[in-house]
Amino acid sequence: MNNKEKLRNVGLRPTKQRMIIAKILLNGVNRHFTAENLQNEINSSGNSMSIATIYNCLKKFRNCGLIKQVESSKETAIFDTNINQHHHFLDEETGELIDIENEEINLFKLPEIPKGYVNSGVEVLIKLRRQI
Amino acid sequence: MNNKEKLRNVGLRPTKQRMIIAKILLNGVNRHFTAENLQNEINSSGNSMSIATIYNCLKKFRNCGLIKQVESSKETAIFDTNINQHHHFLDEETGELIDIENEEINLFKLPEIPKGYVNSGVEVLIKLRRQI
DNA sequence: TTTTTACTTTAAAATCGTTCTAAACTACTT
DNA sequence: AAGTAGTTTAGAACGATTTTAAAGTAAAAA
Ligand SMILES: [Mn+2]
Ligand SMILES: [Mn+2]
Ligand SMILES: [Zn+2]
Ligand SMILES: [Zn+2]
Repeated sequence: MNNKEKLRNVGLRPTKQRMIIAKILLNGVNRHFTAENLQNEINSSGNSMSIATIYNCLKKFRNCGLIKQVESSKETAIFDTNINQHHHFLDEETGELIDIENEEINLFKLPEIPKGYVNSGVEVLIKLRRQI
Repeated sequence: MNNKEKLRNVGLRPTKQRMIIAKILLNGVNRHFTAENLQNEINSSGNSMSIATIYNCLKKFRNCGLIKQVESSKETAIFDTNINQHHHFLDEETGELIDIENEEINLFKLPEIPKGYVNSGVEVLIKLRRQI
Protein backbone atom coordinates (compact mmCIF):
# COMPACT_ATOMS: atom_id res chain seq x y z
CA MET A 1 0.00 0.00 0.00
CA ASN A 2 1.43 3.36 -0.98
CA ASN A 3 1.33 6.47 1.18
CA LYS A 4 -1.59 8.01 -0.65
CA GLU A 5 -3.64 4.89 0.05
CA LYS A 6 -2.50 4.82 3.67
CA LEU A 7 -3.75 8.36 4.15
CA ARG A 8 -7.02 7.73 2.33
CA ASN A 9 -7.54 4.57 4.35
CA VAL A 10 -7.70 6.53 7.58
CA GLY A 11 -9.80 9.31 6.08
CA LEU A 12 -7.07 11.90 5.57
CA ARG A 13 -6.75 13.89 2.37
CA PRO A 14 -3.37 13.24 0.77
CA THR A 15 -2.18 16.84 0.65
CA LYS A 16 1.32 17.76 -0.49
CA GLN A 17 2.38 18.36 3.12
CA ARG A 18 0.95 15.10 4.45
CA MET A 19 2.62 13.18 1.66
CA ILE A 20 5.99 14.73 2.55
CA ILE A 21 5.52 13.71 6.17
CA ALA A 22 4.23 10.25 5.25
CA LYS A 23 7.29 9.67 3.09
CA ILE A 24 9.51 10.36 6.09
CA LEU A 25 7.49 8.59 8.76
CA LEU A 26 5.74 5.69 7.06
CA ASN A 27 8.69 4.02 5.35
CA GLY A 28 8.77 1.04 7.70
CA VAL A 29 11.79 2.13 9.72
CA ASN A 30 10.66 2.79 13.28
CA ARG A 31 11.78 5.86 15.17
CA HIS A 32 11.06 8.25 18.02
CA PHE A 33 11.01 11.93 17.16
CA THR A 34 9.79 15.41 18.07
CA ALA A 35 8.00 17.99 15.92
CA GLU A 36 11.28 19.87 15.64
CA ASN A 37 13.19 16.74 14.59
CA LEU A 38 10.64 16.24 11.83
CA GLN A 39 10.84 19.85 10.67
CA ASN A 40 14.63 19.58 10.41
CA GLU A 41 14.28 16.44 8.35
CA ILE A 42 11.72 18.11 6.09
CA ASN A 43 14.07 21.05 5.63
CA SER A 44 17.04 18.90 4.81
CA SER A 45 14.97 17.03 2.23
CA GLY A 46 14.69 20.31 0.35
CA ASN A 47 11.12 21.01 1.43
CA SER A 48 9.76 23.36 4.07
CA MET A 49 6.68 23.40 6.20
CA SER A 50 5.10 25.66 8.77
CA ILE A 51 5.50 24.40 12.32
CA ALA A 52 1.72 24.79 12.71
CA THR A 53 1.20 22.38 9.83
CA ILE A 54 3.64 19.92 11.34
CA TYR A 55 1.74 19.96 14.63
CA ASN A 56 -1.58 19.72 12.81
CA CYS A 57 -0.41 16.74 10.81
CA LEU A 58 1.17 14.94 13.76
CA LYS A 59 -2.04 15.32 15.71
CA LYS A 60 -4.10 13.99 12.80
CA PHE A 61 -1.68 11.13 12.19
CA ARG A 62 -1.78 10.25 15.89
CA ASN A 63 -5.57 10.43 16.15
CA CYS A 64 -5.89 8.25 13.05
CA GLY A 65 -3.49 5.68 14.47
CA LEU A 66 -0.70 6.19 11.93
CA ILE A 67 1.74 7.11 14.72
CA LYS A 68 1.69 7.09 18.52
CA GLN A 69 2.71 9.61 21.14
CA VAL A 70 5.03 8.38 23.88
CA GLU A 71 4.35 8.95 27.57
CA SER A 72 7.30 11.10 28.56
CA SER A 73 8.06 13.61 31.27
CA LYS A 74 10.17 15.69 28.89
CA GLU A 75 8.95 19.15 27.87
CA THR A 76 8.66 18.25 24.26
CA ALA A 77 6.18 15.79 22.83
CA ILE A 78 7.79 12.60 21.54
CA PHE A 79 6.17 10.59 18.78
CA ASP A 80 6.73 7.00 17.71
CA THR A 81 6.26 5.40 14.31
CA ASN A 82 6.00 1.96 15.93
CA ILE A 83 2.25 1.61 16.37
CA ASN A 84 2.30 -1.97 17.63
CA GLN A 85 1.99 -2.51 21.36
CA HIS A 86 5.58 -2.46 22.57
CA HIS A 87 7.77 -1.28 25.42
CA HIS A 88 10.76 0.99 25.97
CA PHE A 89 14.10 1.34 27.58
CA LEU A 90 14.70 4.94 28.65
CA ASP A 91 18.20 6.32 29.14
CA GLU A 92 17.35 8.70 31.95
CA GLU A 93 20.43 10.81 31.28
CA THR A 94 19.98 11.45 27.57
CA GLY A 95 16.25 10.79 27.19
CA GLU A 96 16.94 8.27 24.43
CA LEU A 97 14.25 5.62 23.94
CA ILE A 98 14.89 2.10 22.67
CA ASP A 99 12.07 -0.16 21.57
CA ILE A 100 11.41 -3.46 23.31
CA GLU A 101 9.26 -5.73 21.24
CA ASN A 102 6.09 -6.97 22.87
CA GLU A 103 7.22 -10.61 23.06
CA GLU A 104 10.35 -9.68 25.00
CA ILE A 105 8.29 -8.96 28.10
CA ASN A 106 5.86 -11.29 29.75
CA LEU A 107 3.40 -9.86 32.23
CA PHE A 108 2.63 -12.78 34.45
CA LYS A 109 0.23 -11.24 36.91
CA LEU A 110 -1.94 -8.23 36.15
CA PRO A 111 -4.19 -6.34 38.57
CA GLU A 112 -7.92 -6.30 38.18
CA ILE A 113 -9.13 -3.55 35.83
CA PRO A 114 -11.31 -1.00 37.67
CA LYS A 115 -15.08 -1.42 37.21
CA GLY A 116 -16.47 0.26 34.13
CA TYR A 117 -13.16 0.35 32.32
CA VAL A 118 -11.38 -1.81 29.78
CA ASN A 119 -7.67 -2.28 29.30
CA SER A 120 -6.65 -0.31 26.22
CA GLY A 121 -2.92 -1.01 26.26
CA VAL A 122 -0.06 -1.92 28.55
CA GLU A 123 3.29 -0.15 28.35
CA VAL A 124 6.38 -1.11 30.26
CA LEU A 125 9.18 1.40 30.73
CA ILE A 126 12.57 0.19 31.90
CA LYS A 127 14.68 3.10 33.07
CA LEU A 128 18.40 2.83 32.56
CA ARG A 129 21.44 4.43 34.17
CA ARG A 130 25.01 4.20 32.97
CA GLN A 131 26.94 1.50 34.79
CA ILE A 132 29.63 2.95 37.12
CA MET B 1 11.02 11.46 61.61
CA ASN B 2 9.60 14.95 61.35
CA ASN B 3 9.63 17.09 58.23
CA LYS B 4 12.58 19.19 59.33
CA GLU B 5 14.62 16.03 59.74
CA LYS B 6 13.40 14.65 56.42
CA LEU B 7 14.62 17.79 54.66
CA ARG B 8 17.94 17.86 56.52
CA ASN B 9 18.43 14.16 55.75
CA VAL B 10 18.48 14.83 52.03
CA GLY B 11 20.61 17.95 52.36
CA LEU B 12 17.88 20.56 51.98
CA ARG B 13 17.63 23.61 54.26
CA PRO B 14 14.31 23.56 56.06
CA THR B 15 13.09 26.96 54.91
CA LYS B 16 9.63 28.24 55.74
CA GLN B 17 8.46 27.51 52.19
CA ARG B 18 9.87 23.98 52.07
CA MET B 19 8.29 23.19 55.41
CA ILE B 20 4.89 24.32 54.13
CA ILE B 21 5.27 22.07 51.10
CA ALA B 22 6.60 19.17 53.17
CA LYS B 23 3.60 19.41 55.46
CA ILE B 24 1.30 18.99 52.47
CA LEU B 25 3.27 16.36 50.55
CA LEU B 26 5.07 14.27 53.14
CA ASN B 27 2.16 13.32 55.38
CA GLY B 28 2.02 9.69 54.28
CA VAL B 29 -1.03 10.00 52.07
CA ASN B 30 0.00 9.33 48.48
CA ARG B 31 -1.17 11.52 45.65
CA HIS B 32 -0.53 12.72 42.13
CA PHE B 33 -0.47 16.47 41.60
CA THR B 34 0.70 19.39 39.47
CA ALA B 35 2.53 22.57 40.52
CA GLU B 36 -0.75 24.44 40.19
CA ASN B 37 -2.61 21.87 42.34
CA LEU B 38 0.00 22.41 45.02
CA GLN B 39 -0.20 26.20 44.84
CA ASN B 40 -3.98 26.03 45.26
CA GLU B 41 -3.57 23.83 48.29
CA ILE B 42 -0.98 26.20 49.74
CA ASN B 43 -3.32 29.11 49.18
CA SER B 44 -6.26 27.39 50.79
CA SER B 45 -4.12 26.56 53.81
CA GLY B 46 -3.82 30.31 54.40
CA ASN B 47 -0.29 30.57 53.05
CA SER B 48 0.98 31.83 49.73
CA MET B 49 4.01 31.10 47.64
CA SER B 50 5.51 32.29 44.37
CA ILE B 51 5.05 29.83 41.51
CA ALA B 52 8.81 30.04 40.90
CA THR B 53 9.43 28.84 44.44
CA ILE B 54 6.98 26.01 43.99
CA TYR B 55 8.79 24.86 40.86
CA ASN B 56 12.18 25.28 42.57
CA CYS B 57 11.07 23.22 45.54
CA LEU B 58 9.43 20.48 43.47
CA LYS B 59 12.60 20.11 41.42
CA LYS B 60 14.73 19.91 44.57
CA PHE B 61 12.34 17.47 46.23
CA ARG B 62 12.36 15.33 43.10
CA ASN B 63 16.13 15.40 42.69
CA CYS B 64 16.53 14.47 46.36
CA GLY B 65 14.10 11.57 46.03
CA LEU B 66 11.39 12.97 48.28
CA ILE B 67 8.88 12.84 45.41
CA LYS B 68 8.85 11.44 41.88
CA GLN B 69 7.76 12.85 38.55
CA VAL B 70 5.40 10.73 36.51
CA GLU B 71 6.03 9.92 32.84
CA SER B 72 3.12 11.61 31.17
CA SER B 73 2.36 13.01 27.75
CA LYS B 74 0.24 15.78 29.24
CA GLU B 75 1.45 19.38 28.94
CA THR B 76 1.74 19.84 32.66
CA ALA B 77 4.24 18.03 34.83
CA ILE B 78 2.67 15.52 37.21
CA PHE B 79 4.34 14.64 40.48
CA ASP B 80 3.83 11.66 42.77
CA THR B 81 4.38 11.38 46.50
CA ASN B 82 4.59 7.60 46.23
CA ILE B 83 8.34 7.12 45.87
CA ASN B 84 8.27 3.31 46.02
CA GLN B 85 8.52 1.47 42.73
CA HIS B 86 4.92 1.09 41.62
CA HIS B 87 2.70 1.18 38.56
CA HIS B 88 -0.29 3.10 37.26
CA PHE B 89 -3.64 2.86 35.63
CA LEU B 90 -4.23 5.83 33.35
CA ASP B 91 -7.73 6.94 32.41
CA GLU B 92 -6.89 8.18 28.92
CA GLU B 93 -9.96 10.37 28.79
CA THR B 94 -9.51 12.30 32.03
CA GLY B 95 -5.78 11.81 32.63
CA GLU B 96 -6.48 10.44 36.10
CA LEU B 97 -3.78 8.16 37.50
CA ILE B 98 -4.41 5.32 39.96
CA ASP B 99 -1.58 3.60 41.78
CA ILE B 100 -0.94 -0.10 41.33
CA GLU B 101 1.25 -1.49 44.07
CA ASN B 102 4.40 -3.23 42.96
CA GLU B 103 3.25 -6.69 44.11
CA GLU B 104 0.12 -6.50 41.99
CA ILE B 105 2.15 -6.95 38.82
CA ASN B 106 4.58 -9.75 38.11
CA LEU B 107 7.02 -9.31 35.27
CA PHE B 108 7.80 -12.84 34.28
CA LYS B 109 10.20 -12.30 31.44
CA LEU B 110 12.38 -9.22 31.06
CA PRO B 111 14.62 -8.32 28.13
CA GLU B 112 18.37 -8.13 28.48
CA ILE B 113 19.58 -4.73 29.69
CA PRO B 114 21.76 -3.02 27.05
CA LYS B 115 25.53 -3.25 27.64
CA GLY B 116 26.93 -0.55 29.90
CA TYR B 117 23.60 0.17 31.57
CA VAL B 118 21.83 -0.93 34.70
CA ASN B 119 18.11 -1.21 35.31
CA SER B 120 17.09 1.75 37.48
CA GLY B 121 13.38 1.10 37.71
CA VAL B 122 10.50 -0.56 35.90
CA GLU B 123 7.17 1.18 35.44
CA VAL B 124 4.07 -0.39 33.99
CA LEU B 125 1.29 1.77 32.65
CA ILE B 126 -2.11 0.25 32.01
CA LYS B 127 -4.22 2.53 29.86
CA LEU B 128 -7.94 2.46 30.44
CA ARG B 129 -10.97 3.37 28.37
CA ARG B 130 -14.54 3.58 29.54
CA GLN B 131 -16.49 0.46 28.83
CA ILE B 132 -19.18 0.97 26.13
C1' DT C 1 26.86 37.05 69.25
C1' DT C 2 28.23 39.22 65.29
C1' DT C 3 29.83 38.72 60.79
C1' DT C 4 30.24 36.38 56.68
C1' DT C 5 28.91 33.26 53.31
C1' DA C 6 26.16 30.57 50.57
C1' DC C 7 21.65 29.50 49.59
C1' DT C 8 16.68 30.78 48.87
C1' DT C 9 12.65 33.42 47.64
C1' DT C 10 10.26 36.52 44.76
C1' DA C 11 7.96 39.35 41.06
C1' DA C 12 8.56 40.12 36.74
C1' DA C 13 10.44 39.14 32.37
C1' DA C 14 11.84 35.74 29.26
C1' DT C 15 11.64 31.39 26.98
C1' DC C 16 9.77 27.44 24.87
C1' DG C 17 6.51 24.21 23.06
C1' DT C 18 2.13 24.28 21.29
C1' DT C 19 -2.37 26.13 19.73
C1' DC C 20 -5.24 29.69 17.73
C1' DT C 21 -6.66 33.06 14.19
C1' DA C 22 -8.06 34.33 9.97
C1' DA C 23 -6.92 34.72 5.29
C1' DA C 24 -5.29 32.31 1.23
C1' DC C 25 -5.19 27.93 -0.87
C1' DT C 26 -6.45 23.12 -2.38
C1' DA C 27 -8.86 18.69 -2.67
C1' DC C 28 -12.95 16.66 -3.41
C1' DT C 29 -18.00 16.77 -4.81
C1' DT C 30 -21.67 18.16 -7.68
C1' DA D 1 -16.71 24.56 -13.91
C1' DA D 2 -18.51 25.95 -9.61
C1' DG D 3 -19.27 25.09 -4.95
C1' DT D 4 -17.93 23.34 -0.47
C1' DA D 5 -15.38 21.66 3.07
C1' DG D 6 -10.94 20.85 4.57
C1' DT D 7 -5.95 22.52 4.84
C1' DT D 8 -1.92 25.46 5.13
C1' DT D 9 0.34 29.43 6.78
C1' DA D 10 2.52 33.47 9.25
C1' DG D 11 2.08 35.49 13.05
C1' DA D 12 -0.20 36.25 17.38
C1' DA D 13 -1.47 34.16 21.56
C1' DC D 14 -1.18 30.95 25.21
C1' DG D 15 0.27 28.18 29.15
C1' DA D 16 3.93 25.90 31.56
C1' DT D 17 8.32 26.51 33.14
C1' DT D 18 12.77 28.92 33.74
C1' DT D 19 15.61 32.90 34.27
C1' DT D 20 16.90 37.27 36.24
C1' DA D 21 18.48 39.99 39.70
C1' DA D 22 17.51 42.02 43.97
C1' DA D 23 16.10 41.30 48.71
C1' DG D 24 15.82 37.94 52.38
C1' DT D 25 17.29 33.96 55.32
C1' DA D 26 19.87 29.91 57.17
C1' DA D 27 24.08 28.03 58.36
C1' DA D 28 29.07 28.57 59.13
C1' DA D 29 32.91 31.18 60.72
C1' DA D 30 34.90 34.29 63.63
MN1 LIG E 1 5.05 16.05 29.76
MN1 LIG F 1 4.63 20.00 26.16
ZN1 LIG G 1 8.79 2.92 20.52
ZN1 LIG H 1 1.71 6.85 41.65
